[in-house]
Amino acid sequence: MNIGDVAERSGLPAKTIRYYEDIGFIKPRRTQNGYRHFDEKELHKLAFIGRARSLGFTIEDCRTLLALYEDKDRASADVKRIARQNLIEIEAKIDDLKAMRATLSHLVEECAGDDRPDCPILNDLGRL
Amino acid sequence: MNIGDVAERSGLPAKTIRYYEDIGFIKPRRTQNGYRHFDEKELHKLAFIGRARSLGFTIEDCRTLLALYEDKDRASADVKRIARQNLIEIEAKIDDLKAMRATLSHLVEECAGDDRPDCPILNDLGRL
DNA sequence: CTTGACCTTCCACTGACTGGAACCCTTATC
DNA sequence: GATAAGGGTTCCAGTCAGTGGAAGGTCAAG
Repeated sequence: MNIGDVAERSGLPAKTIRYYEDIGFIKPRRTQNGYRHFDEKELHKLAFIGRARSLGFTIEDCRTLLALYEDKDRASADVKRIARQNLIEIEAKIDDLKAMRATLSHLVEECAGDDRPDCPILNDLGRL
Repeated sequence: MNIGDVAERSGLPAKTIRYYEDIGFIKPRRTQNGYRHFDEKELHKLAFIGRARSLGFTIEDCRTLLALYEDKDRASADVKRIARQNLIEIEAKIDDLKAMRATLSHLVEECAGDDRPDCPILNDLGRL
């Protein structure tokens, strides 16, 4: 497979795949013309990373997860710990966003939204 | 006020305040020794930006909001539009995070979390 | 033979700061 | 007057995870 096929099948942009090679996630062989050649294993690895990233794992998390993924003797406890930590961070982000939403939607409701200059949103933002 | 005082009163790090000067949000005068000198108005502007940023507005949003804030003839409709757009984005982020949370917590529950090598989290991540 | 779709590398840029080095100014203390 | 602590200043580089674009090589179809 060329990079375009892998991009399509993994859902990652080609640019990103090249970037993942740069940072050492994959090491595709090259054909005689210099094109990257991917096998199924690399496709799987890329899908793995893409999925982990979309679940909010950082690149560094992915590095650890990938090592565990490839290490047949890994303990699932390690994986669970990382996933749980990630879950905690996701919860915190949700809470933050909910607080933002509460404040903002309150302000939006208060605001007349017409062409008068008085605006509670700005008034509130300007509060020290 | 020197930058340290403003940092304390606005809650923004001094580094960030210098950065905000760089990108043109504020233009504090300088005293003879080269120190930035801030007045109350600038303090308010910084507090405004800090609060807007903490509500998830981007720097560019802040630029628009500040212009509206300083324009006495502004229409509150403009502000409301920006705030509402922001609200939509916040909602979307919350939904994304909730989906992530659902997937991850499902995986965490499935995972034995002991030292056996079988791990549903990794198995799932490797799915194409 | 040319066109267009691929592929390559490399460099620069993004957002919104943050860290650090090297240096200047002020105030207090010895 | 020397010195040390705790401000302040500039500028450069790095963060994270890519993304955009230029310049050029390769391949298959018409």
